[in-house]
Amino acid sequence: MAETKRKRRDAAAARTEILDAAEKRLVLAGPGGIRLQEVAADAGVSHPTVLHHFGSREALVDAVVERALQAIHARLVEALQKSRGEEAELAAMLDAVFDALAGSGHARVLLWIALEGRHVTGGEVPLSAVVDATHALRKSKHGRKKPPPREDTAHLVVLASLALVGLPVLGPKLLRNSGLENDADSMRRFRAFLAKVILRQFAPPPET
Amino acid sequence: MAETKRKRRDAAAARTEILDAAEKRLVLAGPGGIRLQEVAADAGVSHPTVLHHFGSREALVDAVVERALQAIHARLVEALQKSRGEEAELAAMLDAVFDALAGSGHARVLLWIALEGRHVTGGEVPLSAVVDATHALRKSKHGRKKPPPREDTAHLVVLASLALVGLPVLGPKLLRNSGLENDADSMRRFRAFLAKVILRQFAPPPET
DNA sequence: CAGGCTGTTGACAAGATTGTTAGTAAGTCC
DNA sequence: GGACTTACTAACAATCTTGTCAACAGCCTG
Repeated sequence: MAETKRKRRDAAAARTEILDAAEKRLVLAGPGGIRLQEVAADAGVSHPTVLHHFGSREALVDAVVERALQAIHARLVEALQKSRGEEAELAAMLDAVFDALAGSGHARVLLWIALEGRHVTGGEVPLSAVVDATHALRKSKHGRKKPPPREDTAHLVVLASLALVGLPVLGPKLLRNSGLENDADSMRRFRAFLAKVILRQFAPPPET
Repeated sequence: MAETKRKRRDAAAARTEILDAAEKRLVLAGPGGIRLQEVAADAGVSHPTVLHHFGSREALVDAVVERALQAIHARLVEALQKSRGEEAELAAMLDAVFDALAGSGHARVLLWIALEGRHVTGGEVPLSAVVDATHALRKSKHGRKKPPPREDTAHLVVLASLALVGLPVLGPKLLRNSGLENDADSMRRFRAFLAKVILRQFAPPPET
């Protein structure tokens, strides 16, 4: 039972392992739910080691939040780049963004941070670029008719964002309360519906 | 400086005052952020008094969450009843629901509870009834064409729910990141856009 | 191998937080 | 007025959480 062997990593590896453990807690319980002892135990170190590498609990939380936001940013950019321009594949693009947000609990992280009102330094989601790209595509579909204002496209992107961020967290309960099933396929069908709604906005509006 | 006067309420009044104080913390910091001392100080009692009336911290949290959910339920039903059936006034109805969710921090409470995975006993939002009412209205607008499936209407209600719950929390950041303004009028315009999108789904789909 | 650098840890300290207990005081009923 | 109920509180206890400190232990360089 000799646990006397000390594992010695270099500083970078130790920080990574500790941040990995902290990120689990971040997804599960939010920034305010991160406990040094739990993070340390999960990382296989003692809690003073965590303080040695990060200085304080707050600094650890800042670091894990910043790393998570950068990871989210990278995942979203990747998902958006992969299926850019093919408006027929909008459903696939929404699925890719949804997977980026739901898979690793990233949607939960975004909501935790928004609720706790944490001041974030970097890694904002480049929604403005998405709006611009979408707006250019939309204008091309309108032909010679007068194009919709940019604000309209921005609203469309915001609506999709709200849906995709909220879906992993609120989706199960909302779908069940609406009388629908609650499995993964039900969420996929909702995303297909969202794609249909968005595409319909691309066409020129009906004359009233 | 004689603070020696003990204020003595009856049990119901004491519980109400304590729950009011606890609800402030619930909105601000979530169920996990409720502290007996803070709640007690805010309610003007000592913390053992809180335990006297509720038994334990967990019981207090359960009580305040249940009361908040019932209040949300009542506010939503009221908002939905007030503007029922007038599809031309859909924007007003969305505004009413938005006010019910944003005004008292109710949207924050719903998100806190969803994120913390708290098991809730009663007070589910009656989305199924909303879906049924919306679906009936939608079918009447379709005339003799074949009506859309009920699932489609349910998806529409879920989309509106995701937007209205997420808007008070994520709206400011999303609107700003999209290159829009961040004031109250910007949120109102987004809701008007949402109403437009929903109403467009009411019309029969264009032939493809 | 000697020495230093540094990752690592047990022990401790200080404060926060929940819960207990004994007793006080305000209101009610006889 | 006296007895009873109960809202209420101060003081304490137990546990948790963050942070400090001195010392230990790998690893590299001379």
